[in-house]
Amino acid sequence: MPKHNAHRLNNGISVDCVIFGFDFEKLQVLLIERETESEDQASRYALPGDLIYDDENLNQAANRVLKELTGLENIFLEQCKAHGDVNRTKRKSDREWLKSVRTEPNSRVITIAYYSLVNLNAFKPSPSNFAKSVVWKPLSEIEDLAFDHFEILNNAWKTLQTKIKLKPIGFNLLPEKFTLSQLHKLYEAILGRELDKRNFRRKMMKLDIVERLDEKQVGVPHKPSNFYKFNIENYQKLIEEDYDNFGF
Amino acid sequence: MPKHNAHRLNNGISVDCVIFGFDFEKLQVLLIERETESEDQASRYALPGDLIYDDENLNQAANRVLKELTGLENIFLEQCKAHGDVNRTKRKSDREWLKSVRTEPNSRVITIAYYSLVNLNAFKPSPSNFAKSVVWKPLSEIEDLAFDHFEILNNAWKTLQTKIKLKPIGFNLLPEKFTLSQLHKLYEAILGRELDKRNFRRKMMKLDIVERLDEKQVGVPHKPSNFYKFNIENYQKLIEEDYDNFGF
DNA sequence: ATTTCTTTGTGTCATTTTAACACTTTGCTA
DNA sequence: TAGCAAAGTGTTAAAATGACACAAAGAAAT
Repeated sequence: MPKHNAHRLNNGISVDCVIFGFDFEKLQVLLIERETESEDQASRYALPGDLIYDDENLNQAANRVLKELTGLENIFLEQCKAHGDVNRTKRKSDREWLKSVRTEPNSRVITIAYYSLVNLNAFKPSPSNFAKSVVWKPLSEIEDLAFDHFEILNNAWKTLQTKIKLKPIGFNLLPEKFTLSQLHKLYEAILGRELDKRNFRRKMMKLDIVERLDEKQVGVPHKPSNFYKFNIENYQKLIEEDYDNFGF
Repeated sequence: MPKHNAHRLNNGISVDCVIFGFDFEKLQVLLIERETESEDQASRYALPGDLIYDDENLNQAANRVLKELTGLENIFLEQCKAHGDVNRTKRKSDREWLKSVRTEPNSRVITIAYYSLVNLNAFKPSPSNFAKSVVWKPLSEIEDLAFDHFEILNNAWKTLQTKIKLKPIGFNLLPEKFTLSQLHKLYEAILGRELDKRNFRRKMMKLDIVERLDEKQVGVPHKPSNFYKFNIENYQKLIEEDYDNFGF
């Protein structure tokens, strides 16, 4: 969508996106970064987000933010929660930030949080009109964020943890071809606890939503792992019979 | 809260509440009713809701709506989803309705949906400033509602179905004392399918979140059922160890 | 070429959980 | 006292889970 100014902003509603990525080791979150002398995360980093246009739906707004930032479309993106506390943008460092990006920095804004799962290696995030600088940060290293974004992030993570037990959405974080070890690590990263390797593999195989490819890792200094891909047809079949135990 | 006019309305954000009740037979939903010649549900019934005040949080607004309607406070009430489609209030019958209740009937409104679980016998719903007439309607008999409220309702129901498998929130729909048959029927009503009586009771007893009282039904023309109450301490213990398999 | 290193990949058993299924008991009513 | 209607109860087979250890593959180093 070209950035002509046919769209009128709605100054009371924004969307914020918690974009999760996975580097095969740990979960990462895509943040926008602001120039500031301050070292603390609350004044330096925020979730990507934007005011919605008055002629676009909430999902469209979230997809727009995601696309401007990542170039990606048709990506896993789900609403998690509306955050609307009266004082959610009232910290001093927040007010400064808002003055630099909003025409009405003092208006009350309710934000609709989304979370998205992306294959982190499939693109380079690019600056956009609401984000001069974009960075991946390990989830575990984030201790605070601007506004109420840290709360939003934690809520999104909890939502992800709950959801992955009901639907195998984690595949969205991986490339098309992946190894079972990568998938295993991913589940451990999301759930924040260790999972028995054999039990994990047994269940994945039994669910039959993962398909073995005729291809192995090359160049790794150890036994190469087989590649697999997600079997979406079998997954659909399970869903049709209301199966919802994808957890560990 | 007295209805002085210190509060300024935010004309872009509302909350709508899906208030579920249980009559020991089926799920009911509390709707507000409008005077109209039309027979169709879309022009007659809507979910209770209101614009938020500019100085109140989303949860406060939802609790306010709930309280004005039911007199109840400290009731189970959780956010389910924000609904913000551009055209969500654009049907002709909807426009008429809005003109009768809003000062700015044409402004775009995003609504934050909440769902609440109440003991339907514990109160008589009372009209309020946003609801001349209030009625309980069986969930199964609702085929449409004003605005996008039917979609909101169905989403809330699905949320309830998902949630009750993770947390035993259904107790909120029952009085303090209840029979296991009532609890059983409640789960069937929420999940929309039959559950084996013995398996249901076995699991409830094993979870140990239900406590047998020294009291039976009286005056029923059959074997009287024992009363039970929810054991919140044991429930907390389960939660602490991250137990989340309360489903059937 | 042999050894070493690192990660992959695999099976069993005991326990727990689930699903399917039918008859007796209780108290009221006729 | 016979009949009714819902409450309450147990077993068994199948499936799912959790705990646990060692051999195989390929690369790298010597």
